[in-house]
Amino acid sequence: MNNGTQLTMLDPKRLRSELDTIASQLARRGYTLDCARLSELEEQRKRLQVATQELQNERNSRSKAIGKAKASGADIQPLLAQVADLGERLKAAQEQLTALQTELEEIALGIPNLPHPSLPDGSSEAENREELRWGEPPHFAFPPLDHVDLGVRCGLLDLEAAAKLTGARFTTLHGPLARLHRALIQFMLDLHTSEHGYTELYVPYLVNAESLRGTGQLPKFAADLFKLQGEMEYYLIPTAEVPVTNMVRGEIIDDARLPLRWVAHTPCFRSEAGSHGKDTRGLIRQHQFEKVELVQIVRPEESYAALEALTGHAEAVLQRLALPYRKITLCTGDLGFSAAKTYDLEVWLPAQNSYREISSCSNFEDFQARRLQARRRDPVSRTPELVHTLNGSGLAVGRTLVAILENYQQADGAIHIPEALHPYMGGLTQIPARVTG
RNA sequence: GGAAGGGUGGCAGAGUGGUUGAAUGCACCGGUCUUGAAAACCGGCGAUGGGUGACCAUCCGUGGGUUCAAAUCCCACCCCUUCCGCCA
Repeated sequence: MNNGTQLTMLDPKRLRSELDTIASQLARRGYTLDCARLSELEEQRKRLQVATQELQNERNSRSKAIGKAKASGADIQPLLAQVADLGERLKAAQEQLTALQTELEEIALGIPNLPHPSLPDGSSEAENREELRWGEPPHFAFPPLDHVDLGVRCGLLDLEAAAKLTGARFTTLHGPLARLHRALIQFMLDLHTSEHGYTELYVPYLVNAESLRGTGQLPKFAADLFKLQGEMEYYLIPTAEVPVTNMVRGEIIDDARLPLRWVAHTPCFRSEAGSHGKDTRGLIRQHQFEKVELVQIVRPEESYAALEALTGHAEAVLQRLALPYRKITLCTGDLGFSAAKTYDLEVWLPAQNSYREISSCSNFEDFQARRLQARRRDPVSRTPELVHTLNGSGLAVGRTLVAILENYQQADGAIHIPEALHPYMGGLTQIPARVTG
């Protein structure tokens, strides 16, 4: 029987041999594993698989015997009669086994990753653990405006135009604001490539379903995606994570190439189904936004050090822009489906008087790598071994723009431009309160 | 869009119905030789799944089909290369 397609996301061996341990780890994140059903199906699977393989073995050896007999000129007819019903029995057994394996696979696909022991327990974002705060929220001698009011007042942000062109949750930017947006992208890419050791990648913005399965967006989260009409089954990427991480899909990577550090700027497209009424104002939650994404493919033993480093690289962007932020560790209940551990970076937004997510940095351990069949060849044992994958926003560009508008606003409505961006703004040091044109 | 060729192990590349999971070369690992290295020579070397284990099963782009038996024959699809046309 063919066991080639392995869509399991947790290690199937551990799922069998350490079922109770895994169940209790999953319980930490509020996921109930039906152990009784799983072990019952597993027992059936084992029985059926052994039976099927025995039949296959019989067919193979008998076919070989027929081949030999024919070669030696003996009469084959009696041998053929012996195998008459073998095909039928084998086919029936295979069909049963396939059905059972499909059922087991569907269950396995719905099981999220195991949370890392260092995570705080919790059922919602309220239990997330704050690790640090950086920078001082600015004090204003006037009531600070939010980014929409600021942008509109400058005459550089036109959400109504975007609504006319497309619909809700899109935007148009003008003149220096559009340039500031572009400057942020250039600045981030330059920082990560020249100082943090990442290689810049340009990738497709449309991907196939297989890539989305590889990183875990499909089959569970199809509703969050934009799918193209037509005979091409393509999707708009919800994040650069999808094309970039899928670079190593099906590869056995030479160990000397590791760790791989890639940075890519792409637009991201999200349907935001199920978030009606949430963040409806402004640029916080859009169907289309830009992001600079950091991706690392690393040796398993290095992945937690890599998570710290990668998070630091994202933090560096905020620090260079002098934007106050805090770093939190997601609790077990707030953790994404594929992640084992996630740090969120939240930037200070004066108008909301709170910190808002601007980056999410995760270690997926071998969860994505297993679906991707992304492996390295161990230099000692010479055998292939799953790599670990990580990614993080470095940063979400739209939200960074929001943060700059709000944190750098002046009493007259002008926006100072952070020093780190000056080289990218052609000498412009502030966006004036009123721009004509 | 038209025409032709091709997808086989980490890579290159044989193989067109039967002890072929797959020749050969490269790479890689172990050994001999050498002061050491290189070269040469000898040996080893695919992946996935099942079984405590001897072993067994599956995999030659993907999915179907024919057959006692398929990398090899048939059908559909995907991808790549080259040439022509068109085009940002």
